[in-house]
Amino acid sequence: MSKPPLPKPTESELEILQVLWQHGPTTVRFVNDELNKKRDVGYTTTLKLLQLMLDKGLVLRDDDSRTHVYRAALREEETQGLLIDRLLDAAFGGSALKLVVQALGHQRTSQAELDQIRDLLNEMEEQKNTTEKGGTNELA
Amino acid sequence: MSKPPLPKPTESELEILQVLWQHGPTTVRFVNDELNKKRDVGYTTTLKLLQLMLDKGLVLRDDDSRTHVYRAALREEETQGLLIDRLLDAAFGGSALKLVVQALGHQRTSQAELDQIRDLLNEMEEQKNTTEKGGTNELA
DNA sequence: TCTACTTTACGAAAATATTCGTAGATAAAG
DNA sequence: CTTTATCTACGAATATTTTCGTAAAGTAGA
Repeated sequence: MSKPPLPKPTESELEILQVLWQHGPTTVRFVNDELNKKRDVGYTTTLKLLQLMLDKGLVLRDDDSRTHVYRAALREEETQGLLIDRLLDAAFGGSALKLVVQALGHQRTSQAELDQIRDLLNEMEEQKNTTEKGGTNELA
Repeated sequence: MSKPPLPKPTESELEILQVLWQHGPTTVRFVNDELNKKRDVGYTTTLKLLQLMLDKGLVLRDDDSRTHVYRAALREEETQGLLIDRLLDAAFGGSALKLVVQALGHQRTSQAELDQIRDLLNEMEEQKNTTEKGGTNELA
């Protein structure tokens, strides 16, 4: 059952992961260029970060060619789930409700987004009902 | 209008803030005892943290009596708002929707909580409709 | 008072996270 | 082939966060 807990990404590592998620597998150069759109980062800094992340298992890499290609080890949703758990525990006393209220109340949320959330709520209640009654269910 | 941005609390500082929010103004001793319900922390560690937080302006203290009494400088919701913003930017590419979806999907959320969220959605739409004059927003 | 206990202040070690310089290898350009 | 550019590896300096030991002073009880 080898499952080394997979350490939590730091702030800087998250920046990089976002680039990898959005763009897909890519090079140090590309990641560094992306980071530099927001702030100044040296090339070797980004390289080092990616190497550390490789050690931690946060990213994987293809080093067939001289210019290595990195990709995120976890899918965006998994990592986000971890972070939510962390924040929930760290600052919201475990209450998802409080978190949602803050997220919605604090940000400008469009009508379209509100609708999507409403749909999600419906789905979740549907889910609850069907599973409670013992039916096998499928996700859309 | 001097408003020194008020630095973001670290992980450890958040632990302490939670105690202060939940219990109200209290002593180092009490905070430390609370922390020790979850993990081992030395008394002077907690003391030092609170002193640093005082410097940062994260907490205030009453040192009339020898045993000082600390209290959170910001209300729980304000700090949570800051953290949400931070996480939103750091890991969700700014999408409150994604965050909410993750929070709801990943946690066990009770029916009562779902109802509350639905109410919140209704309120928000109500708000939107009354503040905006024409129906300028795209509908579902 | 004398002693044991509690508290604060302070300094600094230990642990983590971030940054970058330098060297050596490979590739590309001329 | 020679020069220039790019890339990786590695070590180490900085910065930040977390931890705790020690000293000094107040407090309470024997």
